[in-house]
This record gives sequence, structure tokens and C-alpha cells, in this order.
Amino acid sequence: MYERKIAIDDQCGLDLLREVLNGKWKFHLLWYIGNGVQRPSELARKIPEAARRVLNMQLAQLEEHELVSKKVYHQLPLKVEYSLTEKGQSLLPLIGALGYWGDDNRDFLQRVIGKTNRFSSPAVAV
Amino acid sequence: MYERKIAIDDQCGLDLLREVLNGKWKFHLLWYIGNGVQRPSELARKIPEAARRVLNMQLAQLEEHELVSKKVYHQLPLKVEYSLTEKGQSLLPLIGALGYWGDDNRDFLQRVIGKTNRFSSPAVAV
DNA sequence: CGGTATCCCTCGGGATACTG
DNA sequence: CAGTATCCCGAGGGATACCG
Repeated sequence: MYERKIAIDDQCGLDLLREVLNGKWKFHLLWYIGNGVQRPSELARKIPEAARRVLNMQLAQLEEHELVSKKVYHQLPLKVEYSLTEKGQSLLPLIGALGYWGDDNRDFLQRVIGKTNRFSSPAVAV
Repeated sequence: MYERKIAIDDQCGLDLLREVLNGKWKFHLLWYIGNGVQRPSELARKIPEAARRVLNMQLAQLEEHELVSKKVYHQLPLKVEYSLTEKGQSLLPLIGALGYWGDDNRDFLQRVIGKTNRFSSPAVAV
């Protein structure tokens, strides 16, 4: 992955940051963790649309990229807690800003998104 | 695309926003356009890693999502200018914040990204 | 100059099932 | 409870070549 690393070295922060935040649920994970949701099962309940496996993968990446840290309690039943690192913390306000922007512009967003896929509506069952 | 629209309706702004900002170069495009880069060719020069076709596609999406507007001058040689809409404008500070964060943490980012793909380095030629 | 048409191929991420 | 192993699919996006 990341085949053409060559270019990345003198790139703008936006590029670098994208590498790290790439992943469908990264923002959500960071946000929830930063707001006190630490257990994997809780996170999964907060983001029911995502498969557990995917969440785990993205959590692993976030951990490797040092935005979250993972604490494992070797007991039964097993217990795991995620938390933000310093860097992760410092990213929180930005994610919050994005989220709030989205909330504030929910109507707008739903409208313009709807434009793109009028066809998807037939979706029926759960 | 966007198969399971059903879920999106009562979702948080982060989800909605993601739908609209999804795309490898959207942030860059918005940022550059918001900073006065309006001609397609200029944008392409600013983002040389991206294929023209891809930029055009993402620009089209941004336009459809009403974050940028496109002005075509029917003259020869052809001339096109992109600019941000109100909504696009209001998004700029957030993108800026992300970019600045990335710049401020360039060393950190390069390090942690490097961790993930030590193997990619053999990349030789341009 | 600006844009589109093909072709292709990676890989993110969903479903399912199994292990400690 | 937490996590991994397979399997699979679609779309995002890169390369190349061609039009107005």
C-alpha cells in the first residue's frame, strides 16, 4: 500500500494527515473515544453501520499511527480500553468542528446528497 | 453508490459531511480554489500527483454538491473558472485547520506513516 | 485550453464463521 | 468479551488516448 511514497516527503500537511485519517470510520472512532467511549463493544454500538472487523482494523491503524492507545486487561472476561494520545487529543477539536458543521448544515447536506442518488431510495427492508 | 441510504437520514453531521467530502483530492481542491486558484490547469499543476480526469470528476461532484461553482467562458481558447459557493467558503477554515495541523505535525506524521510502510521505500524511479 | 471514453486493477470494507 | 481468518465485491482512481 501507499505505493508511491516517493512523492509524500515534501508534501503539505493535508496529504500527510490524509494518510493517517484515511478510513471510513476514523473520525467517528476518534470522536467517540475522545468523548469517553473506550470499550470496543461500546464503540461498535455507537457505530452500528460498521462491521466489527473493520472497526478493529481502523483502530489498529489509529493505534499504529499513535493517535489512540490501547490498554488490555488480561482478565476474564477480557477487557480493553482505548484512549486518545496527546496527538489524538489535539485533533479532537478539528473533528468536532467538522461534525458541528455537518450538524449545522444537515438540511443542506441531505439535499445535495439526495441529488446524487435519487435511485438509491427503493431500498426497502432493514 | 451509497447503497444503504436508509441509515443516513438520522445520522450525525459527520456522516453526511463525509459523503460530500469523500474523494482523495476534495480537500485540496477546495483549499486551492478557496485561495484563488480557479483555472483547471492551475489546479492540476498544484496537484500533480492526481490525474486530470480524477480532478475533473471530483470537481464535478463538488459542483453537484454545491460546494464549488463552475463558470464557463465560451471563447477560444476555452476558459473555465471555479469558485467556492457560500457553503464551500464556510468550509474553508476547517480545511485550513486540518492543513495547519498537518503542517505543524509534519515530523510526527512522517514518522508514524513511515512505520506502516517501511517496505515501500524501494520505489526507485520517478 | 478543457473535457471525455476505455481499460484495468487495487484495496477498502462488508458478511460470515471461528478462536481465546 | 475481544479479535482474527476467509471470501468477496464494487468503486475509486490511475494510465492512456481521443474530441471540441
